[in-house]
Amino acid sequence: MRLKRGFFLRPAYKVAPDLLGKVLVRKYKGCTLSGIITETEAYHGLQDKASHASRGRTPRNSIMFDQGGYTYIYLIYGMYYCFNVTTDKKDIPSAVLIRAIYPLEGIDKMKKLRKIKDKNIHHLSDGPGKLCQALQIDKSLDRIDITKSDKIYITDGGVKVGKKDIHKSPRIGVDYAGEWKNKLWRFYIDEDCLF
DNA sequence: TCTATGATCGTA
DNA sequence: ACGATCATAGAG
Repeated sequence: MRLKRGFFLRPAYKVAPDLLGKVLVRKYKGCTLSGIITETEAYHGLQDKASHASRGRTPRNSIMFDQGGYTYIYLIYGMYYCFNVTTDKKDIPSAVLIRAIYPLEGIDKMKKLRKIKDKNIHHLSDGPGKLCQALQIDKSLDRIDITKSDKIYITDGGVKVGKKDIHKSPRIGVDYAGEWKNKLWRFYIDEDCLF
């Protein structure tokens, strides 16, 4: 079952751990690319110095200020995309960055899209930029309603994740965020949990 | 207009 | 540890 609007109308730090074990599905040129979400990060509120929303509304981040359940995709370091799902109610900027998935369907296609020597399945989509390459996610999928789109969506058909299986840590690559870099808003599970 | 920088990754 | 590479945001 596809996740409904209500799932996303909460703060990102509550949605992020709940997304672990869910399945991210991407339909691309007739093939299905999917994987189980294994790592997420929350970015929440105007005060969160690590969040793009911390300096207020801009053309790029404005979708974060709308109601939750939409894609927020941006280019980072001039060469990689990051894939987020917005959360919470209108006017509360909040989003979950999907940082890693465990490949499920379309693994051969993902290997081609990633075009790297390393054929190791474990390095196929274990990073925010990598999973966007593996699932052919780019700016053309920005600002899409993820509860309605046929190109990209999330289902609960993955694995059930126990609360004690969820690890928490500070977020990655946000040293500029002052005290906010200490928030335990990164959530992840071990691959053992998938079996 | 101009400039600095980044929610990263692969190679070394 | 470092360079690739460019959209975005803030300053002038």
